[in-house]
Amino acid sequence: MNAPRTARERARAELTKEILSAAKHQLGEVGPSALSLRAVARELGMASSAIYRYFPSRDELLTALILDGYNDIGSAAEGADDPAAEPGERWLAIWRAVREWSMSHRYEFALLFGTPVPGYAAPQETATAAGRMPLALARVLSDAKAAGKFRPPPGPSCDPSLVEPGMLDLMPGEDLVVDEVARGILAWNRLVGVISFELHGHLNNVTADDAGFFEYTARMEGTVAGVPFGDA
Amino acid sequence: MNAPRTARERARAELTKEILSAAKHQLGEVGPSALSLRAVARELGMASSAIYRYFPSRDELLTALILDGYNDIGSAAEGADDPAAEPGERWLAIWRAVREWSMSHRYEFALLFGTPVPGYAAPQETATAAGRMPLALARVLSDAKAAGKFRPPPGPSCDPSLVEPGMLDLMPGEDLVVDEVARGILAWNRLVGVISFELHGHLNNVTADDAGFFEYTARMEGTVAGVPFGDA
DNA sequence: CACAAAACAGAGCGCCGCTCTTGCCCTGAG
DNA sequence: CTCAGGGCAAGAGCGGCGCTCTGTTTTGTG
Repeated sequence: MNAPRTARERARAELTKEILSAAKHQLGEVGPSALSLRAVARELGMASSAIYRYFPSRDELLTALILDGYNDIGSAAEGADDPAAEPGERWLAIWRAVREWSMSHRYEFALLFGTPVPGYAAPQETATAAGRMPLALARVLSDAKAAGKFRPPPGPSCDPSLVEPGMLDLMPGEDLVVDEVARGILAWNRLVGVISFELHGHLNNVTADDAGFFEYTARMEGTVAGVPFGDA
Repeated sequence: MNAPRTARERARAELTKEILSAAKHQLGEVGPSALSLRAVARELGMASSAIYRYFPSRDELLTALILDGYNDIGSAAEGADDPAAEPGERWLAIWRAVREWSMSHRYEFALLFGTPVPGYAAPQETATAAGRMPLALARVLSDAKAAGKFRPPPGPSCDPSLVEPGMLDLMPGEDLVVDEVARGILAWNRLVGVISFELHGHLNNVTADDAGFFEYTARMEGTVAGVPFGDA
């Protein structure tokens, strides 16, 4: 149904992909704010004005890249998750995969979680893609709960009015109560936050072993969220 | 000693301040990546080339703004801290003050903790300014420990090789051991991270009451760090 | 008062995002 | 097969950007 029917449409779809790929390649070197539409055009050997036949503005191109990035990092998280493994192992595997992706795609990570382009408002279509990575984390919590391997330590409780009601039943399996969802949100926030700190250099002269500290963070955050670790 | 001696130096120092102030004012509207040196010059009614007598490049201006921002947010944190109050109250007061500053200076916050300008490397001079805000948090922990009001819950331990040795004795009062320092680092990371999420819109359709969720986060993170709260 | 140094304005370079015009060529209807 | 219509690309151009270079004005001092 969405297969291109005419040769024109086929060529259009292909060139759109090529532009996105070139832009992605550019992102590997210069960072989102410096991503130049003209440079992308140069890389493809076309006039800069021709790009506008495919993306109405630079921001639209960035939005497409954001969508791509969310799906990439979501795939990395999902791909690292082995549902048959123990919750602690699953948790760590996802965290490591997300960090690894972020390290090797630092500018794409910046595009997703750094300063948004001024005036940019996340289109609703990106929401599902953006949710894939945190959902992978939530699945581990939900599965652990269903398997009776869920031990959230005591702590302040979260008033149900603080989180969106829809957040409570987006899991296909065992549902999480509001306190558990809140800690899941915090874990997602932590995963992004600690990688941001590392990438932005805020941990320079603070931590001595970034990978090791990340591992510690993953365990700590998992523990707070309720994931049991064998050695903890 | 650093008072300007000649009228010229006085004028130069004043104009430097004016440029910085105008740039700060610009930052209130457009965001770091869009901060235009020419616009700053226009606001001051001078030629854009004249700015270069005071700041050798746009990045140098941004660095000056970063230093200013770190001191601002550090002052906000320190100013909100009443050393005579209970640890829990101090903790919450600092968190609230930092959030409030960040909300009303969102672009300066982005400048400090968002995507760094490409190729920017934090000069060492900014380190002490950048440390003021987290140090305010650490002081609460240290004081609480000295007063016997320090109750860090169990959790994974942090290997001493993971944090910089200097981090262990930068407190004038009661020293913190590595596990406590590690949790302090995480609390600092959380404070920045949760504000980033809120400012960047990642909590849209996730939390329903951002201020309330922040309050919950502050309590949760304080609890993990070892701060006792009366009602928790 | 004369003079060197500091400050400044303006033009200009190459880059940017974006628009408009021009012409090509593929497509599908007559 | 012919031929108009439309998708398409290229180029010039607009205003703005960071930054530099060149003269001119201002300023403090011997």
